[in-house]
Amino acid sequence: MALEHAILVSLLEQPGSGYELARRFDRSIGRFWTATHQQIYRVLRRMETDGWISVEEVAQDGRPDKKVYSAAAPGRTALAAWLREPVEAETVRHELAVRIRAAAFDDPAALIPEVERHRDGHAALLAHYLYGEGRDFPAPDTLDARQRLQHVVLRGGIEYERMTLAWLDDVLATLRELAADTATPSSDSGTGTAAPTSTSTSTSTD
Amino acid sequence: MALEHAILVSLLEQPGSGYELARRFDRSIGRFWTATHQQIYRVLRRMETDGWISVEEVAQDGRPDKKVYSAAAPGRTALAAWLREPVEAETVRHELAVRIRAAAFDDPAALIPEVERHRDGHAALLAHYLYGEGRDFPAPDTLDARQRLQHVVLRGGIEYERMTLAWLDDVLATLRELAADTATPSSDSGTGTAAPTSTSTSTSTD
DNA sequence: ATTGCGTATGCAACTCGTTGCATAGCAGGA
DNA sequence: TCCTGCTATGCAACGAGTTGCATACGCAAT
Repeated sequence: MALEHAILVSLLEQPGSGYELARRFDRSIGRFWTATHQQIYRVLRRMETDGWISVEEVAQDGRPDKKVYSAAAPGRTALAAWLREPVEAETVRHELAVRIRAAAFDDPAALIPEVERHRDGHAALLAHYLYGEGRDFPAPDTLDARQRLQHVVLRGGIEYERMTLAWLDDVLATLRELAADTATPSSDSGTGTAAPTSTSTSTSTD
Repeated sequence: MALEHAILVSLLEQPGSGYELARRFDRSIGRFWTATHQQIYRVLRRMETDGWISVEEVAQDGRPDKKVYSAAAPGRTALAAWLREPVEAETVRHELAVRIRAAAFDDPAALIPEVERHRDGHAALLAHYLYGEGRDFPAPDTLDARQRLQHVVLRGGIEYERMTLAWLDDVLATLRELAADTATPSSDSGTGTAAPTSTSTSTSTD
């Protein structure tokens, strides 16, 4: 489990309340580790009883009190130990890829709107990343260790989005070709939702 | 939930037993949707009671009987409906990115071996994909709809691995620079595991 | 003979993650 | 004035995913 560690890193970068953490997980950190406020509150309590973090109740002017957490020494120690552990194999959940293969057994054109929506989302995120890079790292040669590490993670996000965007265009081109193929030539089987020829012995691709 | 649908696609591509599916999820399909045999067996039973798939008990020569599942008509209908639903936002769990940012609060050099291991794994996977592409799609212009969709998913995997490989090299270069920086110049703070300067006000990057 | 491995399925218990709801005060607009 | 929305925390229930173990057959090697 790495949620503890993600929270710890976030608190080391900047102490904050559960609510503030939840918002960070909707923004910067959430790009590579998602979590809901429920998970965060639950884990924060556990981390506090384990002594990884310390709390300070802060009364605010016009809003509810908040509990501001900061990383404690045992948390740092745990983080250092974690850094030396083997990286867990990433569990991939790439729904779009499943859908694309699923499209072979239905109408490929039906998928196009969703892929387009997805594509636009990635394009927007890429633009957002690039804007953030220009703003936060205007002079890449004058950064301290922390900023350089943040920057290399951001570069990863940028490259991921670039790659995804190019791939989604490839997917869209393929889907559109297939839609054109099944629409124009000899009236194949009749019904619009009909499956393509499903007799070929599976290509394995493993 | 898309595990049902991933299983359905796999069964449409080729009927099989729970065990066979589990192996496919360790191989081709597992590249974009992971599942253990436990999940698969559980979901298969549910899908069967829902009528999405049909079973046939097959006695084998020198091994235990197996239940061979195949997709049924209601399953196809459900898949077609699913294809038209909005794509769920991918929940990202990128542990390495968390670790890289964590490295700022510990010794960046400590991360290098794990990143190298990770890098080599991705390099091997890329080679495997490229081999599979050459074997299964030697003539990309003569493919049917199903193969073209499988191919575009594979291209996504290839581009992902290429991008990841390049990024991990970037990460390694950054980590090595930081390791060299903290090792050679003016004896900064003393202990090797000491944290870098942690006073800068957080760059947001959101 | 026994051990270990691969096929094949499954139970039980657990943790992780999600969803819906509740509270509670304040700010701003219809 | 009422309603919506934001800050801030939390409970309860559920569903998804993981881990450990159990069973049972046959094959091959020690």
